[in-house]
Amino acid sequence: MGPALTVTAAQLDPLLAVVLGPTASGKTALSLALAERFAGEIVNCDSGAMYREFDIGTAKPTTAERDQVPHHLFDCVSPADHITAGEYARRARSMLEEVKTRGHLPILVGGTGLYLRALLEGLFPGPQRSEELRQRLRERATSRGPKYLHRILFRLDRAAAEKIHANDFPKLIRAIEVCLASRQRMTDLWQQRGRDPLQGFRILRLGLDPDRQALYERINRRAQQMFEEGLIEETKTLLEKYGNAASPLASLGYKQAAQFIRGELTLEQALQAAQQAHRNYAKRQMTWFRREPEVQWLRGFGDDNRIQTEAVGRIETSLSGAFRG
RNA sequence: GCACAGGUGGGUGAGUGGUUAAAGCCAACAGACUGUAAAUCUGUCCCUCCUAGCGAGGUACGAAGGUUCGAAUCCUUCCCUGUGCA
Repeated sequence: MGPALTVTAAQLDPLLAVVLGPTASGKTALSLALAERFAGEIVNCDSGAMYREFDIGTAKPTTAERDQVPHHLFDCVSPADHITAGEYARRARSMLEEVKTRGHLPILVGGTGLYLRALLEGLFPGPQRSEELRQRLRERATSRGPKYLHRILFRLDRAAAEKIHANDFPKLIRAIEVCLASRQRMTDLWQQRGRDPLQGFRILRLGLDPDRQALYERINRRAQQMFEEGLIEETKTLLEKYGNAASPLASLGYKQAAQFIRGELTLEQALQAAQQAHRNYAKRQMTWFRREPEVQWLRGFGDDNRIQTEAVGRIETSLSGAFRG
């Protein structure tokens, strides 16, 4: 018995399984299968699914599915509010601790790359968003020309300005906000404080990577189903209750449904635009996840038995991995 | 059959004699992204070659001819498409 073999399971951090992949790749199905097999609890990592009343267009797990195993961080934000990556990370971390206390396997599931990174790697401890400041910046940007924000940031934090494209307003605004609110350069904040990665878990990332053509076809079908199941009606209700301000109304599917409601698109056009938007989103997600470290890629859909078996195998290996070195 | 309108790169659609391999938009592909992220933004995008460049050559605006130093752009014929009249 060498020293390496004296490590016992009890001394190891518990496992955290992460199921990632593009939209419509079958993350929900896979996570359910895994949760049932390993006494798991599912923790959402999908920004849209956190909002209440956004149901059809976010492809949340059904109530039947949610009865099978515990689900967390779904329907926990009012459509009138908006969640942010930082807030998400705080809530998710405390949820992971709870699951750990119960001795269950936490299964993090979702497609929001930034939220996943915020949770796993942590954000730098910058200031929270300031609505008033943002409003002022946006107004000045419109009156003083499209290069205005970039010039401001260049003066405040040259290194940050060089990394953010002059056309990327949301990122410019956040960087300016950080500099002004903290009275420091964002670049310095990053360097001083760094990120605060998640501690206390061994992380196993399982990535779904289905054939792209097949994925696109599945996305088309699912978007059509969303329309058939009442996405338009859901959007109408949300518009009446919350107006255009509800942040997820600007997102996939809802945006196109709203355009139909306002008479800007025909139903057919809205559907096609929604399908297109979902396909484009899937592509962006794949770009993001490709960069994610240590992903064990599964080449297929999450509802495929073969893929589920493979995923189960990977988790079993991880659970007993300590004894093999 | 006659009269108009029109046929442009994967799609749409500008361009009416030369800085046009051909605007813009979309798709596609690649990429960035540390607090609205289902958001936002960037690059490539006819083919071949290389010393990889506002580089060289080839092919291209329905087809074939013609005018011209030069044509997607003008002329002729032909083939398609739409609309109207017969």
